[in-house]
Amino acid sequence: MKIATWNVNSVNARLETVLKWFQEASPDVACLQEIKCVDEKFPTEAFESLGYNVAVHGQKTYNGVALLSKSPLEDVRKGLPGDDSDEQARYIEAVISGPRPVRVAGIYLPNGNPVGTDKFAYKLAWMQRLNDHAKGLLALEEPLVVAGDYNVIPEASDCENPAAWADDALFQPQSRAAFRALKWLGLTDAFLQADGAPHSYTFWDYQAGAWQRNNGIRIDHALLSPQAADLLRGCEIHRDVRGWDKPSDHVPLVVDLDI
DNA sequence: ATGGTAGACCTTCTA
Repeated sequence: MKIATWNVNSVNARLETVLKWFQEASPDVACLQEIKCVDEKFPTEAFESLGYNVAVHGQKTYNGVALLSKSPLEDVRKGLPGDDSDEQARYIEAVISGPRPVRVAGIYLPNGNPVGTDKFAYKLAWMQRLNDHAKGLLALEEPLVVAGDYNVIPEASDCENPAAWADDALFQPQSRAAFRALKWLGLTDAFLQADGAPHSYTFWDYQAGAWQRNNGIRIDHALLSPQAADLLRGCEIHRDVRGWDKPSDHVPLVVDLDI
């Protein structure tokens, strides 16, 4: 079973590119982030015609996440628990039905820039809420995949020029510590476990020729419960997609589970 | 060198 995550940077502005990739890669499940539209504007029919069931947690202009699956989606949850006043659409979760059900959570973790503002505080608070929620999910002792745009560069080897990121929210010690705390709950980084090649990136900025210079960062991750990690066959970054016409600044990450 | 680009949307915010 192939489970993908991809920050598409507006699903409607990118629809042609996104559908092309879906036809080529044909993931069984996909988590999309930054769809940048409300539920009614999501191109549901286009994905249904490719054979997907669709769940959307949209928002006007910013954020927005979606979950697509060839198998039916059950037990859908929209929004990260822990703060009823949080109106940002950054979390969607469902159980992928089948002989071996898998729970998949799609996340769009807050960027948090600039450091020292309420945005950075929101990022850290959101990560604590994710940690609390993940604890509960891990207690179910099921195959679980928490995949998405984490907006965290875990290690210096996950970027090209660490000094350039020193003051960025994505590389702050607190952000990295919160990411480690998630892993310490018992979650496995699928890419490191399956491949682990340093300087493998999932994002290249649109600015300053970042793609041409390979000035990238690895910020899209898939964390696996022990029961999912036992099933891990592989994990690939679809790097070439960044070179397509009208690309997102992120590329898809695909986890393959033996299901 | 404090730039550069992209998307949503209405003047600037977010990334």
